[in-house]
Amino acid sequence: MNAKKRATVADVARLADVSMMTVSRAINHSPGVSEETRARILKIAEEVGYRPSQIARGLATRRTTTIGLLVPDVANPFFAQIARGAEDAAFEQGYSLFLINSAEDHRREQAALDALWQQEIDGAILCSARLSLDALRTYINRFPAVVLVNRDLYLQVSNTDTINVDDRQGARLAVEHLLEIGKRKIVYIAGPENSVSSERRLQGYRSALQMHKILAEPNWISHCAPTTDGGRAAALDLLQRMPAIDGIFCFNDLTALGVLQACREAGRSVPDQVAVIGADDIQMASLITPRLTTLRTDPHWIGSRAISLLVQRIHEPDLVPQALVVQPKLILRESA
Amino acid sequence: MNAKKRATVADVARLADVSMMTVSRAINHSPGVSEETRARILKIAEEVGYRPSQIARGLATRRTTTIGLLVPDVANPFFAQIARGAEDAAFEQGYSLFLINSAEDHRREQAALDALWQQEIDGAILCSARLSLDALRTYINRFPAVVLVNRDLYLQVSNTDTINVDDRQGARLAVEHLLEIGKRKIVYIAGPENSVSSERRLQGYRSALQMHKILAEPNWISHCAPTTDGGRAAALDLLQRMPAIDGIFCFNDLTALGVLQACREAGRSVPDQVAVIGADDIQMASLITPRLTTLRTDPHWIGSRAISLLVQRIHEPDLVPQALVVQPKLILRESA
DNA sequence: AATTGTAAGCGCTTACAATT
DNA sequence: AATTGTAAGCGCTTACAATT
Repeated sequence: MNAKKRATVADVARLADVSMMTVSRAINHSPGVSEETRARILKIAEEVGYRPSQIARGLATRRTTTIGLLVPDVANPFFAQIARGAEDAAFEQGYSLFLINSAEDHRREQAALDALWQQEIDGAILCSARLSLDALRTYINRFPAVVLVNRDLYLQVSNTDTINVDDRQGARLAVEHLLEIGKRKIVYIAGPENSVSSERRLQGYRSALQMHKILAEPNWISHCAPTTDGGRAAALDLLQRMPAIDGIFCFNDLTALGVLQACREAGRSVPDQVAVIGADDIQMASLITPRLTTLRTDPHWIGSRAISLLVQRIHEPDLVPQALVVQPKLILRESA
Repeated sequence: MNAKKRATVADVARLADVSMMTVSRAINHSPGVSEETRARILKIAEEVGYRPSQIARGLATRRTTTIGLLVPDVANPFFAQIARGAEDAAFEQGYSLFLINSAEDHRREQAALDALWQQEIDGAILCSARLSLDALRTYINRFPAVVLVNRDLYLQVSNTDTINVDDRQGARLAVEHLLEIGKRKIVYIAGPENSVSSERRLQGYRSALQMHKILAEPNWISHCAPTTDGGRAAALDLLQRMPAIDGIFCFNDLTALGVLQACREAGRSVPDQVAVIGADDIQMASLITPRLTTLRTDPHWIGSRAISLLVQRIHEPDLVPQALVVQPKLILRESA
């Protein structure tokens, strides 16, 4: 059959003719064992292939060395990079990572967080959480430590650090660039309704237009799924309803790719007739024709930094909460 | 402070004035409790926000409801889709997923599998594992159940199902198409040296050429990192060393995108001078110019099927091992 | 037979005690 | 003071016993 029984501290203790505590101290490199005893125990542990059970250890210590990572969708390259950065850093620090896709769905997000809670994770990284502020606060209180990515709590919570992209400023940069190259009828394809980043970009979009005395009419803003198909459908619709559109600022690069497709299908040249700007600078952005002008942030860095903030807080819960703000950079390419 | 103490079975038992076992039976929907008692207990459990600790449950039952997923790199869209499919299915079945990137690195792969073992996962999905056959067998024996994706064991192991893409046949389809459109000097940009899929595609590549009495010379095969940059560098080198190349079959779409870039830089028209075929059909493949001809498999399906095989085997370890083979489909677009 | 409870244990560690 | 050990417990469940 499979799965021969694994060795336990008791087994090692018996073989080494010491108590379980001495084995425990030896394998944890705790003080209080003589060097000879420790060496002898480690040798025996090695021989029988002993590995401590994290689950038993977790029950005894109330620490599981696991971290939960919530993202809307790992198949979105932006979050895939965050996940990679987080896992790289977690692995280095000896933590295992639970991955969860919220699938842009409140109920699933909540159910998944419940599951993480039951797994008794040491901390959670929540990316673009769509939960209501109240629900979010409840969950945050359940976890020993939390890092929020692209979400704010408005008031500091003692166990929570945040990493936010300055979406307002990013949107301002993008829209100002569109204005500079002479565009005036600039619409915003805004992604999901309940996205915090989307809302913040909307503010930047509005403020840039206002500076130029342009009022963004309500029908200049169109929500859609944060995917290529979502962007394509939204753009097709807008271009038909308002043929005079000359600039499109997009929720992310995925939607921007859909927008480029729509422009091709609708026979609009990019950037001459319609200039397009995305956000995230995923790899595809520089490979597509026309190459996509976009806002760059470094998601791998965000993922890895989120882990280091979280691990710090797990070990020192009383550190003062940090709120990191990351400035996006406008990368000028061909589409605008 | 944070983290108010969570309620335990003991708390609920005290409040309901029953024994812990009765609470356990009630919350697990086991038989042996009267309906009234169960209802009363569930109500109290709800009120105090009781959630069973998976870690305590895991220690008692030797089941953790966790699954490990190993991929070379989640940031690779192909594996990101597998991860998404796997997490979707795992969530539905009540399992939590540990994500691990091997980063194409033996030692990290091994260390990560050790970590999973210590977490006492109920099963593992190993994608494109790079471990030696011996090491792989050792790890497989440690886990209660395993699904291997894109890797073979050559002899059946009782706790292991496999899902393999028919890479040989895929490569044959691709190379035959290149031959049909008149290409003769067809090179293979083969990805990582230690990749099993790469080796299998090599066989298909050779056999298709042999059918046409063409001998692939050793320098027609070039290994590289499975990334856009890897593909670009390899293609640049090959095109310079052998200007007569008229067809390139690529390890995956990421490398194919790099190859397209290289062709542009080297001033070769695609597909007229050089035809290019990739593998995976990632989203980018249909968005790039020229649109990429490639081999399609459905990674989301693979991920989700891997979970269902695994969960089945966790519950019925004696099922006869399955070896699923997935046929890739050649998607003709512009690049070949 | 249906319902409920008791005792022990899963594999570790914390807190304290005992020995040299 | 340095080294080692004992007892109890983390929060559940399995196996069995007791009650109606």
